[in-house]
Amino acid sequence: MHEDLNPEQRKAVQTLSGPLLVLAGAGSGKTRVVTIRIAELIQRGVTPSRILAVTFTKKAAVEMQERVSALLGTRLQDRPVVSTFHAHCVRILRRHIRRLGYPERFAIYDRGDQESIARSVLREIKVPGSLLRPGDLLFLISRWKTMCLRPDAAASLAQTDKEHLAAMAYRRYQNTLKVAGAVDFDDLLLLTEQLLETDAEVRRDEAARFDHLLIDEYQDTNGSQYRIVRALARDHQNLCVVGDDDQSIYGWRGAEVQHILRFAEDWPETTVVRLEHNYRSTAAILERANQLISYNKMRYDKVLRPARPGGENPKIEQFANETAEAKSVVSEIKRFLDSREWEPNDFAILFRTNEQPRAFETELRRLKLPYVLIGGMSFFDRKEVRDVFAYLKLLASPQDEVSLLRIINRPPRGIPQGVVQRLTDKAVSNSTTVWNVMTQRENLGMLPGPKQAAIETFVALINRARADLKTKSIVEVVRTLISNIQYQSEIDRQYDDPNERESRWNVVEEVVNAIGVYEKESRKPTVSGFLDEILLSQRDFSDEKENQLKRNGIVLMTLHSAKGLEFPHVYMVGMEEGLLPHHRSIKATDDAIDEERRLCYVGVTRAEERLTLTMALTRMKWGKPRETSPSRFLFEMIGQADKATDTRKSPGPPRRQKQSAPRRHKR
DNA sequence: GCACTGACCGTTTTT
DNA sequence: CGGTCAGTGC
Repeated sequence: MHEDLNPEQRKAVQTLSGPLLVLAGAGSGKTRVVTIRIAELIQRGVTPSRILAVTFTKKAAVEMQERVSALLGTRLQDRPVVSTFHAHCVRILRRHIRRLGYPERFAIYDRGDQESIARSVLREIKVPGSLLRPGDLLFLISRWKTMCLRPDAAASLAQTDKEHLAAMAYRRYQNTLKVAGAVDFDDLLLLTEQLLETDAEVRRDEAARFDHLLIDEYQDTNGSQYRIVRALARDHQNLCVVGDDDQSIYGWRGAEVQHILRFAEDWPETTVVRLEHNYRSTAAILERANQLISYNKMRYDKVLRPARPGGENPKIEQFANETAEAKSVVSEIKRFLDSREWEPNDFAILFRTNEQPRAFETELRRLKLPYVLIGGMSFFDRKEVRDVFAYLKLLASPQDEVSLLRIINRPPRGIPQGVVQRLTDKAVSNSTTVWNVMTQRENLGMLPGPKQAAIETFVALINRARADLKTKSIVEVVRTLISNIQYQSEIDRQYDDPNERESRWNVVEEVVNAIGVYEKESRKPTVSGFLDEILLSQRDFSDEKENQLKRNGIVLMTLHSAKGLEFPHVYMVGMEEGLLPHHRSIKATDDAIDEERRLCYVGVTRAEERLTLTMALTRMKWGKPRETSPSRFLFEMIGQADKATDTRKSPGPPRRQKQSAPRRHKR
C-alpha cells in the first residue's frame, strides 16, 4: 500500500501504537500522510469509529473526512470521527454537563454575544471605555480561561488596575452566562477540562470511547486543549500529534509552541518522525525560507529539503509608496494573465494587516481584474444575520437574555430603552430572567398601558412561533416570524440605496435557506440543533472562503489566513519594519518577533513557483505619509541580518513626540 | 426613537 | 483617513 511514500512518510504512517510526534515541515504532504495513516489503522483492524482525529478548523475537518472516505471507499458503515476540538467538547459536555449545574441543552454564545455581555457588564460597574474596552476585557477573560483560572483566582493574580477591573467584570460576565444557561467558546474547553479533571468516572468513560487519537496542527494547541488531550490519551497512549513548530502563529491567542517542543518529554515512549522533504516549492524559494527560520531560537532544528530543484530566485522590490507598490504588482499579474498560461487564482497577494489590501483593490478594479478578498467582515458579523440568529436563539430558549435584549425592540415595537431597563431591574431583583418577568402579568402593572400591550404582543409573537414549531417546519415558522415583524420594511426604512437594501435582505434569505437545507438533511431537526450545527459542526453555510476561492480571482488575504494553502505565484507585500514584524510585536518581547518571523515563514512557504517580496519606502498612515525601513526579515532571508536597521534597541532618529498632553480622560 | 456630531483609535482571528 | 460609539438635541 502507498508505494510512493518516502521512508520518513512510511514510518509516520506505520507507527501504529504508542505516542507519535510527526514534525511535518511546510509542504511535506502532511495532510496526505495523516489520511493514509488513518486508513492504515483501519486496514490493520482498528474499528473506524474508535479513531478520533482532531483538526483546528471546521474546514480542515470536512476536508479530512472527505479524503478519508475517498481513500476507504463507501464500503464502511462505520467511520472515523473527525472533529474540531470545540465540537468534540460539545459532545462530551452534552453527556455530562449536568454535573456542573448547567442544562444539558446549554446555549453557545459566539463572539458577538460575548461582546454584548462585555459591554453591559462594563456599563454596570461603570468602567469607562478609556480604561478598559470590551475587546480588552474579552481578551483577558479568554486568557484566564485558557489558563484555567476562575474569577477569584484571576482577581488574586491581577496586578495592574486594568486587570483588577477586568477580574471584577469577569465575575459578572461569568454570572451572566451561568444564569442564561450559556457557555462561550472558551468555556467549552474549560468546562470539559474541569469535568475530565475532577470526575474520574467521566474521564475514564470519555477516554475509553477511542483507541486512537490524532491531533493536527498541534503547534496551535492552547493550554486547555493540551490538558484535554492528555486526559483523553493517558490510558491507551495511542496519541499521534502532527504539526510544525515553525508555523505556530497563534501565540497571541493562547497557543503555545512549548506543547509541541516538549511532546517527547511529556510522553516518554514517543517515536519522532520528521517530514523534511518539501514537495511544494522550488529550491530557490526554500533556501530563503530555511535561512529566515534559522534565526528563531526555540525550535526543532530542521531543514526543509527541496524535492524540486532550481527555480527562479525570489525577487525583492522597493517602491516609492504603497500606490506604486500596488500598481507594479497588479500590472505584473496582468501580464502573466494576458499570456494565458495562468488563472487568476494562481496568484496570491499576502499582507499583514487589513488596511493594506485597499491600494491593491483599487488597482485591481481599475484594471478590471477579478479578485477575492478573504476575511474582512464575516457573515456572522452582519447586523441582519445577528438579528435573525437572535430570534432563532429566542425560539430555542426564551431565557436567552442576550438575544432577547438584542431584538426586544428591533424592529421598533414600542418597548423603549427605559422600559427594558425596568424589566431588567425587576429580573435582577427577583433573580429571574427578563422573559419570566415579561410573561407574568402582575409584573407589568408598573408600566403604562400601551407599553404593557406592546410587551404582551411581543410575548405572544414569540410564544406563537414556538407553538407553531410543534406542527410546522422550522423554515415555515421562521418565514412567518420574519414577515410578522416586517423585517424587510425595516431594512427599506433604514437604507435608501436599493442595492444595499437588496444585499441586506439577501443575507436574511440566505439564513432562511440554510435552515431549509439543514432541515432537509437532518433526521430530527430542531432550532437549537441548527444553531449548534452552524456554530460548531462541519457544515458551514456561509463558507465564503470556499465559494470565493472557487470564483477564480486573484487572492488577497492576510498571512494568517494563508496557512495551509499554496499558490504558484505569491506576492508578499509591505515587507517593512513596523508592518512585518508588526510594531506591537517589536515593542513586546523577542518571542513576539519570533512569531512574526514564523508568520513571514508561512508566507514564503506558500509559494510554489515564484515569490516576490515588495515594500514601500513611504507609507500613508492615518492620513500622513511616513518613512519606512525594510523588514529585518528581508535581510535575514538573504543572509545579511547584520545590515538590518535595528529599530528595537537603538534610540533611533529623534522621534517627534506625539502631542500626548491633553488627550485622554475626556468623557 | 433617530439623525447628527465629535471624540477616539488603529494587528493577526477561529471556535 | 475612516469606522465606531457615546452623547446631544429634536
